[in-house]
Amino acid sequence: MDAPTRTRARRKAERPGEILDAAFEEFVRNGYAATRLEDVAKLAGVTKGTIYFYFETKERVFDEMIRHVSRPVFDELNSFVTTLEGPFRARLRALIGFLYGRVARDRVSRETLRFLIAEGGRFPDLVERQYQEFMEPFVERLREVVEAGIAAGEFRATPARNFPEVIFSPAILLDVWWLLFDERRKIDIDAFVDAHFDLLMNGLSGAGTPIT
Amino acid sequence: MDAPTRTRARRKAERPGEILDAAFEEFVRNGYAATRLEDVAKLAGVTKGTIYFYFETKERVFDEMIRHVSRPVFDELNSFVTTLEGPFRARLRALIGFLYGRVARDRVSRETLRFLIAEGGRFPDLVERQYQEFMEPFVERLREVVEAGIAAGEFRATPARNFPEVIFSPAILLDVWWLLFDERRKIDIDAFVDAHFDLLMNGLSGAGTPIT
Amino acid sequence: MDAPTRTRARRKAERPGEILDAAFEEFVRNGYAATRLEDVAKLAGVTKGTIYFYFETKERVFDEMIRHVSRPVFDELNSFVTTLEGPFRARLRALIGFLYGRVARDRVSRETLRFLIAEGGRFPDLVERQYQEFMEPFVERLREVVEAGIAAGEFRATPARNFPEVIFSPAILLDVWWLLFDERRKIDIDAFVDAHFDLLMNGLSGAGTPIT
Amino acid sequence: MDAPTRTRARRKAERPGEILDAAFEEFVRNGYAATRLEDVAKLAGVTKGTIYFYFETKERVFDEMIRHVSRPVFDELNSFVTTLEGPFRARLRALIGFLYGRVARDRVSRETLRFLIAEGGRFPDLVERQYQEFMEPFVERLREVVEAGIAAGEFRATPARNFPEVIFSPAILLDVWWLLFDERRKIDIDAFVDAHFDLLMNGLSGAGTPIT
DNA sequence: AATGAATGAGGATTCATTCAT
DNA sequence: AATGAATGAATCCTCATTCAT
Repeated sequence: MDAPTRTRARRKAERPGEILDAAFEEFVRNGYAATRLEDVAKLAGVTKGTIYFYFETKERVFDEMIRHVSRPVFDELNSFVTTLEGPFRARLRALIGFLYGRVARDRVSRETLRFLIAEGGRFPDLVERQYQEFMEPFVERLREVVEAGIAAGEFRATPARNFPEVIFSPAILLDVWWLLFDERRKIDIDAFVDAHFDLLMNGLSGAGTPIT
Repeated sequence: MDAPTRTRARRKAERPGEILDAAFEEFVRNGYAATRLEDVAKLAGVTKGTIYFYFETKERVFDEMIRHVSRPVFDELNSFVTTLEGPFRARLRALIGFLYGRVARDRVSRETLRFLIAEGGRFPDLVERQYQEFMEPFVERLREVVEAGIAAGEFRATPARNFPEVIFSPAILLDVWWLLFDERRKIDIDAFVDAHFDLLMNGLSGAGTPIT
Repeated sequence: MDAPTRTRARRKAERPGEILDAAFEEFVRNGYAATRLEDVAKLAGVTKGTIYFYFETKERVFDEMIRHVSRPVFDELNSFVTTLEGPFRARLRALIGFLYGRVARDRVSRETLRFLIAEGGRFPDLVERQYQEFMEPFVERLREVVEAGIAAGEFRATPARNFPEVIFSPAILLDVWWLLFDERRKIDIDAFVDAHFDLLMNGLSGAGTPIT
Repeated sequence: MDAPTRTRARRKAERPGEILDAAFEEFVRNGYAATRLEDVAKLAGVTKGTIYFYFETKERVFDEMIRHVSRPVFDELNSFVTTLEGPFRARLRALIGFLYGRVARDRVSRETLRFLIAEGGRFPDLVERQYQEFMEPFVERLREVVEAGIAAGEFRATPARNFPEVIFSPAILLDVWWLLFDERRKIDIDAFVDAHFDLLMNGLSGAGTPIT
């Protein structure tokens, strides 16, 4: 497992990934424009030339880095979705809980959102790709659960059925807070999540006359 | 009113503001690092040197630009807050409506959020300042309305009273969506807002037993 | 004598001198190229524009500054020379003592030498002028005293009569040391001067057979 | 031996030295502040970027340039010192003759002194280093010879034994003259040196009553 | 006389990219 | 595959100089 025991061939096969991992760290630290490929190389334990052997330009490094670090997230989402079962409110809770899991504990997911917001203008295709591969499936699963819950009489026929984003938005807010304040403004995440669910489940339940 | 008729003194008084307005546009277009002060100068109709006559460094231009474009928002929030009246649900709606107004229609507010997320690491003081001057007062007003509403029996004693952010989070999500997709994924804002309020008001009302 | 009592006219008459005094300080601190006229202005209590009212260019400021601060030195030398009297060795001692007085105690003379060495390439005329107005008269007086001393039998017919510089060179070395080490390598000046005179007077006196 | 036949590695090993040689020429011509690294690069046959590949800043280029051009002088002094022999007056003459050799014929030594005088304020460490590596050893050797000569009865017990600088100061003056007047005021160096030695040897010899 | 806003050429420094080895 | 020397365009910032007031 340590360097010496690795065959040269294995090392080679891992190079691109190591470079992209290093790139993630540097891009997180400085942002796209202020990151120097030389620093990425140093962190990856290679030289600048090696990066250019594997990637055409800095833009490509960034683009592939996002792809690289997002892959586990995709996989996790996909395998998670198949586990949904039980009452719809439980499924809803599980789905949103999954999102909090990413948001609250996964640095990669958080920083990816920052990248998309910060550099989206320069990489519109990347934003589109991320949306289609991650957010859209998630939103669709959520929509299905809500619709099924309404059909089953568990949920009210709320207009939020057309905007599932409304349902999980507190998790996104928590993410944004994190991106803004880092460690500086701590939030009690568990209590926050509880408050979210309390409000949500009450909002979705009951005869709830639409109130204006 | 055109350049030649303006006195030198009048022009001088306006220069910094003109430069900061131009800076806003260029920083929006390219981000902090990729913006060239020379382009800012060109857009402002002055030369590089003039910018450095008024501002010490590029960082200062950025910092003061944020201050400059945020001032109207501060003022608007302050004067808006004094107009709150009526039933608490109406006040709540007005408060959140104000936020949607910024988010949905005000490019400056949106892009300021992008700046804070993208460059917050480089300008932590700026993030802190923006929070204290804009978000914190807003959150406090919201908290007051919720508490008063609960005291008056209009709202449930929801745990969300401790996390007013949960209450307005859909507006932030809408903002993030905008930052990510710009014009590419249109959302029917009015319907979105209605969905938000429907869910919220139902969540806050009724005897609503906390449901897990 | 203090500012308020000065008439405006008097103040005006003194402006150029005040500017040149300030210029001396700044040029001493930073050297010619690294000195900013703006700092000179600030130190003189005027604005950049005022400097350009009195002087055409930065080069002229420098040139006139040297002239300005050297004037008292010229005057002193001229009036000093008329006081020479007594035995020739006393006159010689007085002349060289005068030089030590400048070198050891007069910051202006020291720094002027630095300017001439450092910027002589850019201001050859200035070097020439300083030589002709200060060093040449001094050397000539020295030569006269030596020649008269030889004629009177007080001194040997040393070949140094043709190179009076040899005679006072320790004073120049002291100056150079000062320019190099400032306060960092203190020399006991009085003892140094005594050593100089001891060696010099012995070298000039006696039947002293030229020894190789 | 010409560029094309040199291997890349060989060229690389020589690059820093070539750059520093070019830097010497440009710094001599313009002084520190007025020298553009781009001109240094051009003279060295490389581009700006190459200089920054080898040296961090302009200051470092200057500092290392001084080190670089001084090395041969150090070496020469060191090997020269070991050759001293014969009567002490001969040794003294040889030592001072060595100094004249540098001063009168070696442009590098002359211009280094100019650099130290002109830029010493900006590079105090450099002045200190040069003093310790070159002037101090020289002065020490001189002091030893003088003391030994006094002990042997060859020299008078002159107070100049405590200030060896007095003994070689005419060489420094010659150097300063050169820095000031370049080719414009020729001095017959051989005659100057003879005058120096005549005065010096007479000053050191004989029963020489201290004369005031 | 004096101000100080404005200019713009100039120079230090950075860094993505190339390519000979 | 990998290196790292070399390039040069790009950009921040400075400051002598000008000139309207």
